Amino acid sequence: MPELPEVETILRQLAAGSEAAPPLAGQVFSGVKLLWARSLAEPADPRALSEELIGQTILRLERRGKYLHFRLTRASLLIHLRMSGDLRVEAQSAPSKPHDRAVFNFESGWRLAFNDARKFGRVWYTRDAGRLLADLGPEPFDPGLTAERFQRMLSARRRLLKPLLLDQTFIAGLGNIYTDEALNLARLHPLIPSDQICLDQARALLQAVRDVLEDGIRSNGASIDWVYRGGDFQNHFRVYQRTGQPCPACGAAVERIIVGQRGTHFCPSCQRLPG
DNA sequence: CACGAGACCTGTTCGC
DNA sequence: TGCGAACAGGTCTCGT
Repeated sequence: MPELPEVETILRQLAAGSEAAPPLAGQVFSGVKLLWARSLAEPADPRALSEELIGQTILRLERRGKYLHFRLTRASLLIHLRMSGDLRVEAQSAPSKPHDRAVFNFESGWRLAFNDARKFGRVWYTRDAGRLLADLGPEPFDPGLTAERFQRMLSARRRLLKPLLLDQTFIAGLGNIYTDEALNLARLHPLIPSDQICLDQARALLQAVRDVLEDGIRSNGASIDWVYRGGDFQNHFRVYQRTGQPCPACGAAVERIIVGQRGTHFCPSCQRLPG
């Protein structure tokens, strides 16, 4: 379920807490249970994880791209939810759920459960979070990411727009939904080579990326299927999973093609391939 | 460097 | 009804 808006929504909920659960900051680890070994990417030895983690406090929660970053007393815990990951905070007395892969217990009696049906998600414990995040491209909302810089980034590569926007080393946080939505809003075909984008188009694309992500965050993300999260953005989709339905801008029927092995939705009328 | 295919996984939905 | 195929919000690695 997770692109930038979904990860941001989860982060905010974990940080704020609710009637049913406390904020995570301030919680002190008292134990870890790893239920699926490969969910732990680092350290290689899970025993080292519990030895190191126990006694440390969660100081603050951050997001970088699609990574959740918990800053601890002496290190960092990072979680990437990939396709089906989810996090719950609940009492340790609560029944566990199918597909729980890692459970972090706190001294307070609460716990954080990492649930992941498809087992693609990963957890890292490291003292060097910077190394893990080093290859990520800029945050879409980084004020330093100007239209001019974005246009230079696009022209420095020779890639198709859609796969390039999905590339986390180019820009961090976009996934299949928000890429399709942004390209439609910017009226750009997913197969345009990135070095053919002029400054005005780059400006429009950057604005569209920010608009759809902001919309997504405002809607608490998108909840498409059984990987549910309580978001509402699926009701704002312009093209994603709307094959055959009218483009909101011009009314032409949305088409679906495959680009880089990903389902890709676009309006054949608004989003023309030049030449 | 860019691209496509395959791998990693399970669950749901679609078509016959 | 049943069963296999297709598909899913992501990323990594390998071969060309």
